Amino acid sequence: MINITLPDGSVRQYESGVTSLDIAKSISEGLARKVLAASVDGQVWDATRPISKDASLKLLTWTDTDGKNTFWHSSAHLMAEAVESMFPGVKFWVGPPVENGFYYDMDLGDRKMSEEDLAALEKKMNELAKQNNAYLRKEMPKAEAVQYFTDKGDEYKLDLLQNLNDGEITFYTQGAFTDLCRGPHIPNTGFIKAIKLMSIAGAYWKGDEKNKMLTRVYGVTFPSQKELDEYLALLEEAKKRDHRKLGKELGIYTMDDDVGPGLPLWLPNGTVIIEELEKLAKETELAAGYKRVVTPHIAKESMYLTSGHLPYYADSMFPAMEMDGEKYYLKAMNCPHHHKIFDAEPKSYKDLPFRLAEYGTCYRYEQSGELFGLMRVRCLHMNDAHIYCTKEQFYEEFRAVNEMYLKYFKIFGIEKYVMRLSLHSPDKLGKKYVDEPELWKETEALVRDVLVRTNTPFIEVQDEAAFYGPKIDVQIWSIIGREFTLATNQVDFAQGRSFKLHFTNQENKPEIPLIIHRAPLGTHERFIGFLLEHYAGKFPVWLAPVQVKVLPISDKFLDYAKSVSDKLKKADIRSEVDDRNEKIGKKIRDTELMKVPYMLVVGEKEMNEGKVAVRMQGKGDAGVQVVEDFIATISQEISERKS
RNA sequence: GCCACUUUAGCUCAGCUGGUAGAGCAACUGAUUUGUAAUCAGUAGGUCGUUGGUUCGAUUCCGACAAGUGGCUCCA
Repeated sequence: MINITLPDGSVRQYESGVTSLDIAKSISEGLARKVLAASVDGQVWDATRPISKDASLKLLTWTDTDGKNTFWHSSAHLMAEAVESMFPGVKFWVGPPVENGFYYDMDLGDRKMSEEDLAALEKKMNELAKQNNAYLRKEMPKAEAVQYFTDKGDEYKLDLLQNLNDGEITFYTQGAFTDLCRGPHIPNTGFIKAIKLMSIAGAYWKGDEKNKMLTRVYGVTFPSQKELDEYLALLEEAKKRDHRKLGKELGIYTMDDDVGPGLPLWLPNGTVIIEELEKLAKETELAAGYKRVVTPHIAKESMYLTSGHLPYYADSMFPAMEMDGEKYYLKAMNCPHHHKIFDAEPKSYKDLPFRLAEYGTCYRYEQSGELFGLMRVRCLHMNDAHIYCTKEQFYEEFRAVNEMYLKYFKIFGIEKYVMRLSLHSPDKLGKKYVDEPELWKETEALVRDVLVRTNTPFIEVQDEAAFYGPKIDVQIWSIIGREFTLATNQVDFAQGRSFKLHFTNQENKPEIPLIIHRAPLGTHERFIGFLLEHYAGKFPVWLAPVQVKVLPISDKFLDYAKSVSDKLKKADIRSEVDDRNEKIGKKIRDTELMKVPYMLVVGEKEMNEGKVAVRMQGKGDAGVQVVEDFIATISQEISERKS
């Protein structure tokens, strides 16, 4: 007999060789029907795998992440079985679970899979699932496994085997499909009740663009049709919040083929938001001791050779244009220009920290396949600044920048974010990174120190630093789950030297300043794209392109409506009158759809009493108010930047 | 840049197997003067992304290019 400890601490005795599924059955049949896998002494196992010694056990179901991942992993195998039946001879690479479902990478040889095939594959998968085929585990010695795949001519699985040793090689078979796989798997295919194959994509083998491109099929499965339907409905909802859709509907920005890919045109409504953000940034930066500057959009080749941009990042810059025998480049970053401003006049330690801020326009030649709405563009407006400071001042300056992030996050109600300490990769020194191993170590320690001392939670990621130094990237998620880097706070030990920047220290000696590059609000493009999704287009009043729409009941009250609107405008409130010859219901509907935060309905009563009937977007009628009172309330809301 | 798919009126989308296109909304005109999410009627609007080819004939079939979408790679 062996002792099995359950999560509640209770211990039960079973015969050695008992499976998790048996144990589940001994607890309740209902539970047994839901068990997908089990955590045995912390390791995820097949529910059907015999347990032969004392162990702690947690039964995993759909509601456990590991249970769900097992379910999707098994679904990937089911899909592979269907693919193999339709594309005999197909070779598989790996098929893991992902955040919302699973994929499998495969080499179809000369054949191509089209989206029409997906429907047929789904049908086949449903048939196979109904066969309730068990996922059977089999251990195999390495030599035998190598022989098996050599005979099959499967170079992909042979590649996987290279990193495996005897004792860790297992195969799983369900129905007609056998795969090298460490498992675990759900008990049988019958658990998979609802199947949707989402898309076909290309994916480089091992994620390396020099390798062959495999075919990747993404899918998602559920234990019931209802859950699949809910998931698909959720995706539909998410589409409505897509910044590209909202950006068009709300008149925020547009793209035009003649202007070029990745070059957004900001429409009047979007420009209002830009100006409000810049106002916020200017206020914040002024209070934090920054000085504002303005610099040209281009510079000569020589500056980018100095800065290191050309050797390290030429691929991301637009090609040079020639003028008067000189090469000029569009700037991809503002830093070199700022360095020149630092250098324009001699600096002493008394001038430091020296902080230069600019909402700089940059141009980056992003790969065509990378462009994505406002999130990845070729012309961007960066909330940029550079802080030149001494090593002694570094901690305080870097800390203050991080604090500024948090202040902004509060204003915008950004609660979910991760600070990523992005480090260099030593084997790429001189290629991707400036070749100064000691300085890398030193500055990475400086940045880590700030995070540790300020108790800021962070994760460390290798090989994501800037070419000139380590950085902290702030990863955020829009409400629809899209993840990206918003803010960045970087140390730069390299450009100070390459630009021969210096200040005179207290000993009257020249010293090279450390440089902090920071962009808490990222770029207008990415940030407004994020805000559109974050707020679902319902901007807080201070950011709303139109803050108040005055809606006269009929033409008779148009003059009064205009007088109300004029009063609002005098109080710096963005107000418009709906002067169309439409019924009030129509005016309200259209204004609601444009997500204008306040509507003021005015008719006979309001006109006679000098009042307005307030209606709040999404909330409906909010009662009648004297115009001046309304102005006072909304002005307060705007000045506080309430969200 | 790579793989797959998409591109029809300002917007959202129909258009079966080739015979030069249609709806709703928006726009314009008129009627209506309206009380909290769509008043009615009429008018106008498209070389069917661009460009080659096949064909008596191409929005429809094939190719190239461009832009977009989903991924991969990349992302200072």
